Amino acid sequence: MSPADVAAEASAPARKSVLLVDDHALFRMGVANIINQEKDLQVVAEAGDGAQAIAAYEQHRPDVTLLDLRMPVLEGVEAVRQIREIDAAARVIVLTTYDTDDEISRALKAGAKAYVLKDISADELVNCIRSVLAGKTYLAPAAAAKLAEGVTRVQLTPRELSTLRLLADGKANKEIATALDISERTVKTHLAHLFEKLGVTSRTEAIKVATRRGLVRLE
Amino acid sequence: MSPADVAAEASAPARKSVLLVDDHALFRMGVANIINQEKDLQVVAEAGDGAQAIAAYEQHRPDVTLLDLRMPVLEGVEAVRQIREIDAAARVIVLTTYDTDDEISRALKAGAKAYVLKDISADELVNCIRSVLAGKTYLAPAAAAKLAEGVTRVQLTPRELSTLRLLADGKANKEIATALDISERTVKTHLAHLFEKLGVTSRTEAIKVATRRGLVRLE
DNA sequence: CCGTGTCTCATCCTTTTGGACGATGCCGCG
DNA sequence: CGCGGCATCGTCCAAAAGGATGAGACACGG
Repeated sequence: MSPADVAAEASAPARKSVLLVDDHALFRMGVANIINQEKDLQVVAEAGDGAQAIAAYEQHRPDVTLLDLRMPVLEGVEAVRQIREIDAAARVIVLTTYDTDDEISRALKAGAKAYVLKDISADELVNCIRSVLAGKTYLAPAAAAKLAEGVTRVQLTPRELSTLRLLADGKANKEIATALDISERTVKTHLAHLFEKLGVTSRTEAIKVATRRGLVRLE
Repeated sequence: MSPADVAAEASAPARKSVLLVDDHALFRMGVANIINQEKDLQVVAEAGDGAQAIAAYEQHRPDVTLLDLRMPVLEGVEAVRQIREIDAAARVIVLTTYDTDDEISRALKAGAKAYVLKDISADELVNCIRSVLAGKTYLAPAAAAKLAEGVTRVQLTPRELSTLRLLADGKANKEIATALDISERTVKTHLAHLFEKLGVTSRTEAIKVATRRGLVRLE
């Protein structure tokens, strides 16, 4: 081994590669900057949506992937799932603004190793990345709390969820019935179960609770 | 004037000062980085909420202020208002994620000179800053469109807005009546006017439209 | 001082919603 | 094969919501 090689080895040990996925270029720059300041980390690729993320993952096989949920083209949770399909050992950190328990649990179920919020400090983010690289998981305190409270939460059936979505879209029972091609009576049944599970007694309340839990997304 | 002064003058002309306000430290870093790369711009202070923004503005009197709406402690539109109270010539750029027409028009009415979304590119952001420094205004295309379509939109009265908020919180007419200390009949009147103005026929639809317009905020 | 807008309340009536019973068929799992 | 969960549909009924129409009080600006 030549002295030059030794020097290179000493001054630039293999950096862990990072893939950065977020639809806001400004935000990516900030995070990339923070990460690249660390001697042992380096951003090797960026992506602006889920589809790009998959492509970038296949090409670069990064040691760790940071990604936002709520992206155009291909949503975050699905992106996590597909990345883990490509590489079951993939380490994905979800870095997002929101912390509805539904999103948290779906992301973790899809195989994310960590869930942190964007209001995290730079130091904490780096800590989180190192933890995940070390094979650990990392949950933002707020996320952990949301998850804990929701452990016992009931699951909605597919039909109930469809009904809920249409409800939140402002549809009347009759319209929901038409949309799902079932009788208005059945819509009422789904709604009754829905109300029961959400712990509410009216549709407006249902919208509120469902939104809070991340089951539906308005706007 | 000494040669050193001349050199200083030549190599470092007065940079325009920028105040950066956003509750996400990671995001601030990204934007600060971009701005500081420009020879004629420099971030002189940062703030993580509206109250800090006011304090920082008073202390530094920046040439331009970039701020997010939706911040803890003191909300963005109100921060803009207070900054313009301190200094009627203040140039404030709203840099945010959302573009409901309500937020846009309120921000501009409060005195913001520009409204841009966070998915803007670094180049465009710098362009925007320079435009505002040159005394122009700058509207994101999406924002301009939203604003245009809303020009003719009707205003809600204070009572109607209160009713709407309670409605979106899942309250029944009777509960709204109690909360506002009026008869249920009057609630219905407010609702009827509300529906008329929003162009809807049911409370769930009203929630949807109002959310889209930024009149209420769920979650 | 008169109109305009806002807030308030009323009655009458129809439609929608939500609750309380019940019931059938299907499918997967132990 | 039986049992539980899911989806489907029924009737009956009470409460809530929404539409039509009208009207009094009050404030504010032209």
